[in-house]
Amino acid sequence: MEYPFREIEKKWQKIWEENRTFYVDIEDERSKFYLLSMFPYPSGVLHMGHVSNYSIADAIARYNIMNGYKVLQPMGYDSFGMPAENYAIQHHSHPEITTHENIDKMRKQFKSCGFGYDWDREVITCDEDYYRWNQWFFLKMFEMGLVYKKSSYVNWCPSCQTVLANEQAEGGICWRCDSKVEQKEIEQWFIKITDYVEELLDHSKLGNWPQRVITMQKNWIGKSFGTEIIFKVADEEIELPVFTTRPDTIFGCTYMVLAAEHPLVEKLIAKNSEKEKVLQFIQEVLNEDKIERTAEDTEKIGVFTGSYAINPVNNEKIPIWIGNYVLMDYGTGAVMCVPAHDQRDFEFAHKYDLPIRIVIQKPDKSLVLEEMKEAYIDEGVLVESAKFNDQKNITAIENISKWMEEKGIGRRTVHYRLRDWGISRQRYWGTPIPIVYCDDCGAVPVPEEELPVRLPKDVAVGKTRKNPLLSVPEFVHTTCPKCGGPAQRETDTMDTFFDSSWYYARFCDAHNNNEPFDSEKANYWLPVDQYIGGIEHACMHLLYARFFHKFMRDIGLVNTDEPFTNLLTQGMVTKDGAKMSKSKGNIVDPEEYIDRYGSDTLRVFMLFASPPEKDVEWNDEGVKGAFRFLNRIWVLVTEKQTFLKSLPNRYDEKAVMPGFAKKLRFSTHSTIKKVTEDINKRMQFNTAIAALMEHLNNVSAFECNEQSEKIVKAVYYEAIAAIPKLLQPFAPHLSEEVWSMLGNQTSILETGWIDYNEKFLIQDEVTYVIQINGKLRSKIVVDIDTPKETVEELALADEKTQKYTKGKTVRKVIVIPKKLVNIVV
RNA sequence: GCGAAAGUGGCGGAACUGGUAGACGCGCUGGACUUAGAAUCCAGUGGCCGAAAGGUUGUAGGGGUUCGAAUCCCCUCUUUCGCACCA
Repeated sequence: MEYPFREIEKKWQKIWEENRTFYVDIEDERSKFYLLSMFPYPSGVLHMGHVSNYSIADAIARYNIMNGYKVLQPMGYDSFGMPAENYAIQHHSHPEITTHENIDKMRKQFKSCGFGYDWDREVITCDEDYYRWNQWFFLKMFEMGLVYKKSSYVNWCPSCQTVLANEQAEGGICWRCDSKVEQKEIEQWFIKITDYVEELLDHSKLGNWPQRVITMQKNWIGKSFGTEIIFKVADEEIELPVFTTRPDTIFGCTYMVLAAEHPLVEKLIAKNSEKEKVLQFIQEVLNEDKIERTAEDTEKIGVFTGSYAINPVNNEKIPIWIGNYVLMDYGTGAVMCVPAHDQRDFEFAHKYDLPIRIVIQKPDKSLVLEEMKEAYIDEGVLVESAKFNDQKNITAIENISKWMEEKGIGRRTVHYRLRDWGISRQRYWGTPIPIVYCDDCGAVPVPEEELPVRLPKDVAVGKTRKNPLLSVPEFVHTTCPKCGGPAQRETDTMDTFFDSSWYYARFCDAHNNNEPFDSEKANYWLPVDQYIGGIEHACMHLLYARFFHKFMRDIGLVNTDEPFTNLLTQGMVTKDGAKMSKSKGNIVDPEEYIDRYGSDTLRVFMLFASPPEKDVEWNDEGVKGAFRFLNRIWVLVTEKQTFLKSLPNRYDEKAVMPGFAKKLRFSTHSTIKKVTEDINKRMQFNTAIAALMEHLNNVSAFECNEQSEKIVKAVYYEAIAAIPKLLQPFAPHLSEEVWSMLGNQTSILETGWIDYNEKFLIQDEVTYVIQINGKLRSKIVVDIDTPKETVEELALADEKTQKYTKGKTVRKVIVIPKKLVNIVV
């Protein structure tokens, strides 16, 4: 028999919608719980990953509703960005059309899953009423001095005449035309996220966040204490500051290396007779992949600039090189090189025959230059370092820095790996950056009253690979807001991370046309109590959103410091051990399974297959297993419906009952306890469902009929009635149906969660495991409060124990209360 | 390469605080029902030896701490995620 999931699911979805079960407002007296899942990019098809993620969230939502909270669970679409543009090109359409079509499809699919969303708050980021506030925020940031323009390098395909994303330029080859990708320097808008770096480093105001996300963010921000040392270029008045965490090795610095992008490179190579060669080298380095460039096993290559610098501590003249292993993004783009004590420098010096000088000796002074096979990076004592000789290098770090500060050749500084947020994208499908370029006034922000700067719709997407906005004269040509003269609009659009940095706040007041959201409303709902999304967002999205929240706080829009109190990072859905993707051809379509088994089955499978933080391996047979479980519940209740309705729904707690009934009561109450704690303490649904399955097995094996004692009937009823309650978070439709079949009139969501009674969890006997030398040899069952000494005696007297202890001396006996006895012989 | 995690039967996983490894489910094997299949129900199921009782081995690999290690420490291997223009 197959339970009628199609009718059941449709029926309850309709009832929830009519009752407006999941629509919430501030006036409602229950306390708030804001539950948010990362919103999807609307590809048009619901992916298994979505179902998994949103099933986890919905389970938490429903559990909290039953525990008396009003749960705000909104849904929206992260609908700007490259995939939408590419999708439209492929389908010879326009992203405006395809995106909205896709959104409509996805909304329908979400509804068929029965997720408990407040649809009145739907947010679509590519709609004007949303992105206009991106522009508004940009202007506020501009006012606050958080926005600036600087040039930086982008992947450039010379044949397509377009900027490429890193993923489109893999291996240095353009994804479309296979041309070699170049690095091109262009002007871009940046946001000073680094102004908030210290606050972003402080995770103390967060609730329950995975430690690993915090660690990843800390490493990403990469705070390091060090010293900035100012080198001067020989015979020039040019200063070349370097940042180092190892000022103790400064006397061993024998050359310098600059990044190929370093702004002074041009000056330094001006007098070099082999200038052309150097320029060619620079071009080659620039076109290398950045990850490859810094990889330790990549060959370190370089070229001499022809210029020298002066080591400020000993006035030595040292050569200045350009190398592939130095990046402009970190520190000052110039490093002092100490080949004896840095592995990369060591390799580089050997390759180009540069001098190496030991300045840190092993405590036994055994380090010999000629015998060194690698750099010595451990602790030691300073040598050849003038007045710092014989100091431990750890102390010398401090002393040398102080001394350099006094001499004015260096200062202690803090450096961060975190860079400012580049938001410019040379693409069509994004929020236009509200800036106008005037020949006289320069870059002028668009006045607030003139927002939104509308993204023109009448654009031939895909005709050229260049940013289509460039070919819309009505958009580009405008007048300067300052002087009224002719001007051009900025054609760059914003990074889509901008959209997703504040959407959680928009959900609090999704249709406000006068401001991004009403402060009071946002302060009521925020912060998000539980945020759920993939670990891949650990550094970027989650940092941008934290930054944005602090910025919104500083302009008075919100009154909290952090946007997301608790965070759950869920795993992805895999098949054959790999992430589901089009290119691998291992995609499984959720809709097919919803049609075949219903959304309850799909949810139960997803939640049961693994704990939420881990990946879920797709398994067709496993889905059938989930269906079988739900079917068994339905059959059990349907077959006995009349009998069940006749059973007493209360019983005398003190009534004497037979052992088998006591056991069932234990099963009921321990299952309630297990499911409750697995949901609210551990957020582990697989074990909760396993416990429920076990309980169902116990109930199915239980014999109860018209002739049974009254107390037995009551215990049986209690055992069955607990099932729909505990099932609601995982299989909500069936849960409701079973609940109503038991004669209940209202939605189970309106009834409370179910409590267990500690009294019924107390057992009279306990099994002790007996180990001999740590190996399991026997078991004894004793009264629960048997004293330790008696347990020891009983264990030693045990027949099987005797077999192993005979003729041997018992050296030690360890008794762990209610668990085991270990006898060491 | 750097940063962060993970690795347990044929498979997904459980073991929460260092204390019975393999809960629960899938698969498989045998049986019941059936003309037959599907579905359902019952029993068994880490490997090896054994008819059984039982023994022995076993949590990626190697070493260590402990009465006792899947769990703690060190080393190695493998896989996954992120690395700033995918979202």
